[in-house]
Amino acid sequence: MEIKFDLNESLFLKDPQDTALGRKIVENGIILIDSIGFEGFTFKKLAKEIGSTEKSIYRYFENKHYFLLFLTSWYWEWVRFLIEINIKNVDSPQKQLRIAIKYLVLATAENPMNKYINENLLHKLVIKEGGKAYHIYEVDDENKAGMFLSYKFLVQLVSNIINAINPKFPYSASLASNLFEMANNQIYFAEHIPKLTSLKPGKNMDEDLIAMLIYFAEGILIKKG
Amino acid sequence: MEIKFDLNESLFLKDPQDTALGRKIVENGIILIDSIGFEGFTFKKLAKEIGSTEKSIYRYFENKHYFLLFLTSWYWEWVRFLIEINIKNVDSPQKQLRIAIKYLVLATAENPMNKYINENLLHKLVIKEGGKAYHIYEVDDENKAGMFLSYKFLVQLVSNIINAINPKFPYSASLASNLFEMANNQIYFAEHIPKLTSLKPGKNMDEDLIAMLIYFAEGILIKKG
DNA sequence: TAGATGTGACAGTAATACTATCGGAAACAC
DNA sequence: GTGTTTCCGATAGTATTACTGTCACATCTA
Repeated sequence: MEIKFDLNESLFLKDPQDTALGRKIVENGIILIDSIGFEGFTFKKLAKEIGSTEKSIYRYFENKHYFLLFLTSWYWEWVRFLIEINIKNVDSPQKQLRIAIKYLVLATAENPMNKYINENLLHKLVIKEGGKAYHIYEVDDENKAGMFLSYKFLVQLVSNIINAINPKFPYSASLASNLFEMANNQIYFAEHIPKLTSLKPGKNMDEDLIAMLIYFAEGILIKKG
Repeated sequence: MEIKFDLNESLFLKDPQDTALGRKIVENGIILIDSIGFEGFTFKKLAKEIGSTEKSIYRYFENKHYFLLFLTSWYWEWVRFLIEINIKNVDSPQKQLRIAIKYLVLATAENPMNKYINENLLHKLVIKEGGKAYHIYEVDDENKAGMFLSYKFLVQLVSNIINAINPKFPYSASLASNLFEMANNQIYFAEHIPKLTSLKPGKNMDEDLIAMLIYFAEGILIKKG
């Protein structure tokens, strides 16, 4: 099974989801960035990996920054897809928020779909390198061109759930974006700079993180007493 | 007046705080990164700017990544310094946390100190580029070498205040690191991708952000009812 | 079957990210 | 006050990066 997302056309010169070579670039690009890091990653190395040429990859993406943006956008669309199908028949917005938090941490479907994109690896990649997609000099131009729409839609979705729980809460967008940023950050810290987090790497870390995010969100949103 | 911080020696080959050239590198490096972005920044361009040579800068820093690490570490030390002197004679940990939040957002002293480092510009730089200091392939080695100690100390300081407010709270380190990450992120979003935040750019944004962070932290820490 | 499109092969360029060597000035040692 | 480090600037050089351009061939499309 394959999923195709309609991503903003500014992200690519030619949609890699449409061709065999394009999918090969994406599939192996994720693997390569994961193994050598985004700074060390070049189109030349990726071309060698897939038995193609630098030039052929440049026909899909203007440069490696756009490639990263494509990958992160695909990822945000994927998380949004997971959340949307899983809250569909749930009425309580409080339950919806718990489901959203679960999927933004796990970013995986129960029945893993057999696609060219390895979502677990892509999640790892977004945790490590995702921030670089928008911490760039050209951020304002790229924002105008709609390059961050996938992230915005996702934040909007969670923001709406938050508003449904507590319509008077004045910081729904900030809480929503912070849940995503915090989830990825805390996982990164747990794995690399453990002094900066209360999480402990291990089997139950994902569950602990989900519990922590729910504790935070509900502590802020729901009045006790 | 000049402040010198004792930063981890792995951060530089020769402490730039000790020489006129070193201070010139730091002072103008901040200005140059702010104006062209970290990706576009090179030692060659900086050398031209200060009338020196590439090689002379390489005598202080192994590469531009270490230079960024030095700047962010200096910044974290500076914020810690501000928080420490301002909570000194405050007994209530709840008031201490409010003061800490204030200074991590403003990152400035009432009487600006006349130094070669422009703290406001440095703060802008950390908001934009700070994450790149530790989102790197070599993060584990650098963590072992103590390159992130300044950030850890700062998180520890705030984490201790949180523990004093609510000793049973199980996520003090995560809340502390999230306050820093969230503060910088929300400012960045407000300025560049406003759909991702509830803040509105303008005169009162800093005050609004301080209010929001206090709302979040106290909502989580302090039981109502 | 003619034409458009996609890919690989190859060449080439400016900039980047360094490393090496040398010589002069200043600071410091005795 | 002479010798010796230390520091800095000047110049040169290299491998890699981040592209751009051209051409030939295969394939798919009308």
